[in-house]
Amino acid sequence: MNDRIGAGSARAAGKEPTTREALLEAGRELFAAAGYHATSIRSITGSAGANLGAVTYHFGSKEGLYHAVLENALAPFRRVVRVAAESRTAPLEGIEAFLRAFFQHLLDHPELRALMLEQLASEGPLPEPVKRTFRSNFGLLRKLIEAGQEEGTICGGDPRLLAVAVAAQPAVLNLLRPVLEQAGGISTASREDREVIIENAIRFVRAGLGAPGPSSDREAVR
Amino acid sequence: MNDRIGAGSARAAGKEPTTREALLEAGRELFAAAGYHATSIRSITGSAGANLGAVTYHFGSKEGLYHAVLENALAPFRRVVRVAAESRTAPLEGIEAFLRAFFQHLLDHPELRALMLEQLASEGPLPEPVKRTFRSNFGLLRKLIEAGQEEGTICGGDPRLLAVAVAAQPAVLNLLRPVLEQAGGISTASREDREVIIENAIRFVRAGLGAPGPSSDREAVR
DNA sequence: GTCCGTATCATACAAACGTATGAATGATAG
DNA sequence: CTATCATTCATACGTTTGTATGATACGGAC
Repeated sequence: MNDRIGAGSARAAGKEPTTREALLEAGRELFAAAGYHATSIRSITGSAGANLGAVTYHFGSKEGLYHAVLENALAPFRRVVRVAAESRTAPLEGIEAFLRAFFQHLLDHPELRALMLEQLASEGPLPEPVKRTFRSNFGLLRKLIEAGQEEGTICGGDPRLLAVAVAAQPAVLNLLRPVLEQAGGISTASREDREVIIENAIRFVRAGLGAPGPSSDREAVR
Repeated sequence: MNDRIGAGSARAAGKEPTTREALLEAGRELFAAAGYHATSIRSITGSAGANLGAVTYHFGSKEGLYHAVLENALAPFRRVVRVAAESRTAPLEGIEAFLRAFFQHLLDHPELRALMLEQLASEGPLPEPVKRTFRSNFGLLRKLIEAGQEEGTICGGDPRLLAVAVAAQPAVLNLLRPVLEQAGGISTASREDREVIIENAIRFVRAGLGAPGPSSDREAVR
């Protein structure tokens, strides 16, 4: 059996995707749209233009495909956020870059939202790719905060809890986006909308970290 | 067909629950544990000690039971948060009470986490009870923030976005609790743990709102 | 040419699903 | 008592599910 996990993007290279790649793509979209249990192998193979047996052949089982989809979708997310967080030397700048990359990547890949949320909703232990992703992003943030605390530019307190408080901003803005739109009257449709939102989140975080940074303007009170 | 929606708690009154109530309770637990599609009517009626046909009889269909479960679980949540938010006159005190009630209620009713997350993960429109709950909680927070802005105790900015930033704290602390434990090393097991967490969130929010309130101590820098 | 491993295909199968049906049961009213 | 009603029950039906099976097609090695 062929067990390569990074199938690469044959489509971007102009070549037509292999059956394996088509299954990964169809699986990502359909799992995200309807959830694992509500998505049938038949709908996936149908959408991918593959035979019913293709999932079993290439991934062993429906669950095998699902895990491959998760890994394929989350690995780039980890990479993008890591690169951003490590692109600056000043901790607060790193945190800001982290927030922007986190926010932007989930915006560019809307399927990630449902894919991750479904896992968070289940009771059991998290799948390895999901756990790795959270661990990675969370660790980056914690280190940045600890560095800022040593430097004196970030207020005291448990760095893990501060990391949660910071990551909460892009997390809810993206993971709960449908709620914000349907029940909060907050649209993320236009680029201006999104810029206002991310700038607000960054300002809130800088203030919350006790760090009135350069891009923070909180003279406030209308 | 009997279509009462608030079945009340016969158990608390000492009487043994009716079939209808037993179905609601079993449905709440099982839907939360495994999700809607992965929970069968047979497992629900089995767990409730009822006949296979009981769900169809009392709720019309599996989906009917599901909606009744959602409404039954979310109505008290709305009520508790509303009472807390309106219990104080000072906006910042109201926000603090909101945060504590929000956090505490989700802690007391752990099934709500999975129940809500599954809905947030789906693509389609939110069920009415879920939408109502978010709208209610979100609206309370926005009004408190607007009042604080008029008063001059809360910094400027779009009150809706500030409300999201504030609500993000109890939301991730509870909705993403398994992640925080499994991938963030943050435990909410003991009462001390939880107190440190909620106090940290409140401090972060007060600072983020540009409002160094009475219970905020941000001289900072270790 | 033959051989062989990989991949695709149509089809079959048992299990589980949500729901429908009609008979039994039990309490209440006349 | 009988009649009535809501409820419970066992069972059956038609789908859909994930997976297994065995045949077929293709492509390079020799």
